[in-house]
Amino acid sequence: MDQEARLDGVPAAEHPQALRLWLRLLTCTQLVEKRVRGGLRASFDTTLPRFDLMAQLERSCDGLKMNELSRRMMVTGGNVTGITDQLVAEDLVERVAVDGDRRAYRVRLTAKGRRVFGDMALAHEAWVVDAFSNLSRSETDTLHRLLGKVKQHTQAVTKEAP
Amino acid sequence: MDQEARLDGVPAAEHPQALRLWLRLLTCTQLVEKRVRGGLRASFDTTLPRFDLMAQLERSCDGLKMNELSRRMMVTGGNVTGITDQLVAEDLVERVAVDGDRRAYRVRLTAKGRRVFGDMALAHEAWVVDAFSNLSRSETDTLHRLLGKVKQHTQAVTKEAP
DNA sequence: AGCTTTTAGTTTAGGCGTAAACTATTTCTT
DNA sequence: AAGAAATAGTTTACGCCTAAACTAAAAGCT
Repeated sequence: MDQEARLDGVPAAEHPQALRLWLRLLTCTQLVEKRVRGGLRASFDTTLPRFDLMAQLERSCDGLKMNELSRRMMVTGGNVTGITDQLVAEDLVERVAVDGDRRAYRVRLTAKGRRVFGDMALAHEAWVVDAFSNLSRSETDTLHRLLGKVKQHTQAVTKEAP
Repeated sequence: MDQEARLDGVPAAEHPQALRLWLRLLTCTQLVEKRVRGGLRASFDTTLPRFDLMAQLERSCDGLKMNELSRRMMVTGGNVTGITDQLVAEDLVERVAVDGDRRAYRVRLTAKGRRVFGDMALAHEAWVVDAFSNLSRSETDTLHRLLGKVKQHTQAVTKEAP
């Protein structure tokens, strides 16, 4: 019993296919997200946003500036400030001055942060792989491709009317 | 530049297809959700959770009990309490006693709530249809079907280990 | 009846997320 | 060089969301 439930028994014409698709997309995302959040909490006593921030940093040795983090995570700057503060307090990331610009700095993983993130990433990957494990390779590819179209279109529209 | 960005240039083997698919699913959902939230805010000065709650009520004339709302919306009971309180304050929904059980009540739309929701639902539908408008009918169906498999599997797994 | 357990809903403390206002620095313009 | 405009990041106020503790009523048990 979930969001889609309210469409049960309603003639298709009354609720366009797009609406059904959207509710299903939302439900899927929420289901997978709940599993990941639960796992991070149970196994590592951390949260998805903290994991996400660290994931963004993992591949850039120099770290990222706040506005880059904000763009990539698709959240506001103020939000990134808060999450960063906590990770700094836990000694998982650090703020490094950028020379030539005294307003900005880079955020990067500490040694401890890299170690901890490695463990979390492994578990995270296993949960995600499991979530999609009943799709064949070609089904996965199809899903990826179709969602790509949605993403592209939505991003274009969002950009033209911000 | 979004969550998927950090995978750019990484060999596929290093990050399984499932992970790429998950990030794309997340990005799509967030993009559409942001558009809907923005629209509800700009056009109706309301929020997605309030809209969702009203949407759940729309099809049940008798209203729904709190725990039903909670299950359908996939959120905790405490959360539903808060949103309901606000909608009651705005005279969009009302709490009706259930006879035979003095603990429970049903939440249902007021006349004003039905009227307001009608307007919102129309706009909401247009935004969603637009978000998926560059998919053909068969692509939409495929997406719906594949997401159905993901949903079913994830729900099953979640149920067996809560 | 009297006791325990379950169920319905609320409250509390705390993290995530936003928009808008704010500070400090840099860059642009003249 | 001086002032205006843009940029980097933080703060504030508020809503959503959760888990856990709580109240009250119903159901089950003996």
